[in-house]
Amino acid sequence: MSAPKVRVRFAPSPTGGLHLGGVRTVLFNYLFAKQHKGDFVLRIEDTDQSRYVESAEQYILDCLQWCGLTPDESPAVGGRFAPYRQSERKAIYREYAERLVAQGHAYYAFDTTEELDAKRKEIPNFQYGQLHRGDLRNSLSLKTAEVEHLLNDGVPHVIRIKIPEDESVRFHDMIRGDVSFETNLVDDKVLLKADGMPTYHLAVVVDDYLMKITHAFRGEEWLPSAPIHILLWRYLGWEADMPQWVHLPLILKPDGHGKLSKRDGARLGFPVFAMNWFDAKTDELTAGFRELGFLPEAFVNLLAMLGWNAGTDQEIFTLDELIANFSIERVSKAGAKFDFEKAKWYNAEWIKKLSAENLMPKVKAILEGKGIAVNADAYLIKVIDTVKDRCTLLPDFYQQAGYFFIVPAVYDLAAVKPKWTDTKTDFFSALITRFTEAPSWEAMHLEIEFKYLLEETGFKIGDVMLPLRIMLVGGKFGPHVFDIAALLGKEETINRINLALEAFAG
RNA sequence: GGCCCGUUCGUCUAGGGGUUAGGACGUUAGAUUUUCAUUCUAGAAACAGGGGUUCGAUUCCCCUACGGGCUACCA
Repeated sequence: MSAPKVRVRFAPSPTGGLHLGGVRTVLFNYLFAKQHKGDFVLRIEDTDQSRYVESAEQYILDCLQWCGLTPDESPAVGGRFAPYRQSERKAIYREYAERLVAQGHAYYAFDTTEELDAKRKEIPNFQYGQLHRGDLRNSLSLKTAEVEHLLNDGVPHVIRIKIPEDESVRFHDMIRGDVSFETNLVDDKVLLKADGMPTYHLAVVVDDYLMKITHAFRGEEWLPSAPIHILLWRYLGWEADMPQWVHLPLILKPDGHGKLSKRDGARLGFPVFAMNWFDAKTDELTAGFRELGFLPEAFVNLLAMLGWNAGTDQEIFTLDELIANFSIERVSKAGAKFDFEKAKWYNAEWIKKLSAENLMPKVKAILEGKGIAVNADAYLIKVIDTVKDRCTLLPDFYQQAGYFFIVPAVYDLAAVKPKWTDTKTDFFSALITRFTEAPSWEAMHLEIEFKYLLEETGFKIGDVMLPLRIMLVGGKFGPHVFDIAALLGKEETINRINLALEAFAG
């Protein structure tokens, strides 16, 4: 018997932006699938019509594409097991729910939300389960004739799983090892809602079975409901095909406590979503890593290292390296607090690692977004090469590269004016002459010209170097001054010295 | 409250019955760069507590504490 082809799925509900933790779940799914030459499926769990947000599905697709974690099967590209939207599979679930009822593993329940709320208030630690199900309105407590009557009258009802008494449900989790729950403490969860839609519990089991999922990755918050799923696999007669469970540790708030949430991003000043998310209902824009200037390579890399490591000192990984090295055994059990400082470090490393050619389109977009036209790509590439080591996020290229394209709008006058003298004006006038006559415009030669003039005039390098920098770039930043001048070219360099001289004199 | 999962520097983590408990981010100091950053060097910084088991426990077991998750006709 050969092992079945590895098939994994990411099954988000389209209710809003895609969270860091969600992307990491995708990533671990993807890495595992690709390592085993398996399939990665995207299934949209849109069974909650009240929380459904129309643009969310496309947004999720876009996020995955940006990250380079493209699904093999999805609502967008289809696949052998289509449809991949649970709302379009609605009819399938009822059949299985009814089968469970027929087998005695589930039952109809007619209680209204109000009635249940009242029960919860009345009885502390109320559970819809063995203790109370006899006192409620369901096909277990009601007479058969009455149930039939209610059903025929179309009275709204749900189907609940009948959790057995005094059993212990044990299962193996690839990260946590053996886990067990007592059924007496598990309640009779709703399987099929009154609107005919399945709940997550039924849908995930049915679809994982039908879609031949072999490994079920999900966040640790699902661990407590795992016994329901195990029971369902068993009652539906599919236990032999049950996937391996992989409950991933959670990503936690960096400061206080608890799961990282959208609110934390706004509160602490860092993104939580992969890409910008606009909520049309509240008119609220939530920042994304992409728009903040993260490279997808860095984003994927930093997410991989949140809860996993290769067992070596290597921290910078390409996607292919992650695929080659990933292993579930090396995923940690404990939740990880998200550290934005480290996240930025990953991005800086990736900017350094990637070639200027590779970075060019993104930098160009940053500059153009700031109204700086880039006409020559070859020039931009040279510029990127000289400044990329000083950039952490993509927008840093605006400050670090912008002045290669436009004359500084403002000068750091506070750094020059207090020490400015007429003799300095003379020095720079002489420098213009020397530069004008310079036979070569290479950085090294410009520096030599500069130093000759220093000797002639008796200035110290410290007196005039900073002013020259500010003339060319506007402030105290950027690469070596003569590298800048060399790239700027003779005409532009001289032009900027002239312009600055006027500004400094005023 | 109940149930489940977890616990090594501030953070992400390596390690594992006998180690100077390693790396990275951040931080501190210094070098380089007469800008800023990069880079380099050095430093501070951790096994939650209590019981066992053992010649020996941070590592194995138990308890406690703490943290987290779940406890919806949401996923």
